Amino acid sequence: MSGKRSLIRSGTTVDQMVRAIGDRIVTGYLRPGEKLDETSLAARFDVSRTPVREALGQLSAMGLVERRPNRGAIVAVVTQEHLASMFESMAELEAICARFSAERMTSSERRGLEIEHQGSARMVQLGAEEDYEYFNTEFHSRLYRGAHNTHIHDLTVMTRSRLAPFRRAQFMLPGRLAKSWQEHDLIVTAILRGDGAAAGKAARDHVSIVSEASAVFAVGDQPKAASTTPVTAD
Amino acid sequence: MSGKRSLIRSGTTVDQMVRAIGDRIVTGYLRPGEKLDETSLAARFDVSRTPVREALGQLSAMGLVERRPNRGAIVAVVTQEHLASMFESMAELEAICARFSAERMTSSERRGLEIEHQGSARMVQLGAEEDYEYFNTEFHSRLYRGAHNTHIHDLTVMTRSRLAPFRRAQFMLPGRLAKSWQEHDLIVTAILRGDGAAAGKAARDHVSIVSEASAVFAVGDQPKAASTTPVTAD
DNA sequence: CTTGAGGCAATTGCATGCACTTTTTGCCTT
DNA sequence: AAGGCAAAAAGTGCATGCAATTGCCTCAAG
Repeated sequence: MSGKRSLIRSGTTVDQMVRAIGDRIVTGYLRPGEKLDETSLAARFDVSRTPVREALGQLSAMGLVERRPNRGAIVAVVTQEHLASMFESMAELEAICARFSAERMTSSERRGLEIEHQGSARMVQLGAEEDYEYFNTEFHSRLYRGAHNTHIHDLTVMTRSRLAPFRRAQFMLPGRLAKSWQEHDLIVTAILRGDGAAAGKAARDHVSIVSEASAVFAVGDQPKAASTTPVTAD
Repeated sequence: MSGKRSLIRSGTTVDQMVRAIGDRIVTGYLRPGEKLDETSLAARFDVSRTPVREALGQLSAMGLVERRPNRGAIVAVVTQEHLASMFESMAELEAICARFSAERMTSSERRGLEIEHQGSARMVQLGAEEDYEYFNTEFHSRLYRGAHNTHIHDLTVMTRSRLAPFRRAQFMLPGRLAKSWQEHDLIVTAILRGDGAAAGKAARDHVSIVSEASAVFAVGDQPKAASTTPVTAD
């Protein structure tokens, strides 16, 4: 452990801890059920236990960690049932965003969406999963913003974060990339012609398919203990 | 410490603080923009600053309070725009719950919903706002639970909490009670016949109307400074 | 009278310490 | 040998203390 905390960005120490720990959960570096020891985390990030505690509290409020009184915190473990409910919610939230986007996006937003979407076609041809993932994220973010409703935006982003650990490997399924793009295309087309209902349906279907694709991995992922280090240590 | 903190219930001190402060915000006892001084709050509840700080952090993560680094915390102040976005989200969330309820409620849930709904008719006749409010809350909770989706349930309850301060006075509008019941009736009828689309639409319309009714008060409420009287009609 | 710099009081942010709860370990009993 | 109990170890929960930042007030200069 190095002495400085320059690894993490700006803000108060608590915010840094929230981001640091939250990121590790969202990226799957910390696995569901894994114990989050205050002392170890404090030592790991070279801060005292206080900001770590506060961070765990906030992450708990966000649903990313689970806190048992006097018994420590663990990375939130989601049951199959709860996972399904989150995916279903995600589908509905995306449907709302797509519907609103179809009705409300400015013409420059529409243009941006289409350009980026067309740009991502290239990644599909090249089979560049990593790059496509970037476009994919951006695509969905555009939908959330395009809804012009900050609260829906927040709810959606939040839900998406919590699902992130389970969506990780979806694009590794053969042919998933191209299918994803086609699904996006349906959404874009509907939005561009202002058809809210169709956009909503297309978005809902899209997420539902992702859900099924991810569930495969989620099941196999769940009971597995932490083995090798997926992401390199910092 | 002068031993008694019996005003508040069980759980850890932090949880008590979260509930205590959160309640005061949700019930409108603490007004948007009001300063939340750690020391005062700690003294007020006879605890140290630490649990108060943690509570403020969690409430901040929930969106109920706003935290400026090194500049203290205030009760989250919602702009008209954000308020509108929350009401709109609420309408969509309730629509989802109603739709799912229509499709998924067990027969005993359906029976319970109808019985309680019919029971509330009495409150309308008597013009008992307070009592009706209880039935109203219970009615909506049944919808949220009936959706059989814990995540949607959580999102909806959360959004509802954040809107609570602004819904407070809605039933004081003349005739609102009877109209509310009729709107509920539309929802119940649709659910009982399993018509998800109709239930969703009815629920969305219901919230939209509440939104408009509440907006009246919200506008007048917003710029007003904190005074001793919680809800005064001007 | 306005404006700006400097210092002071108040408040936040974090570290540390202590008490209490849970968990583990080792010994004793059956 | 297995089960249970007790004491110790570990870890959480809260309080307090101190450094750092902010905002305010004063006072002087223009």
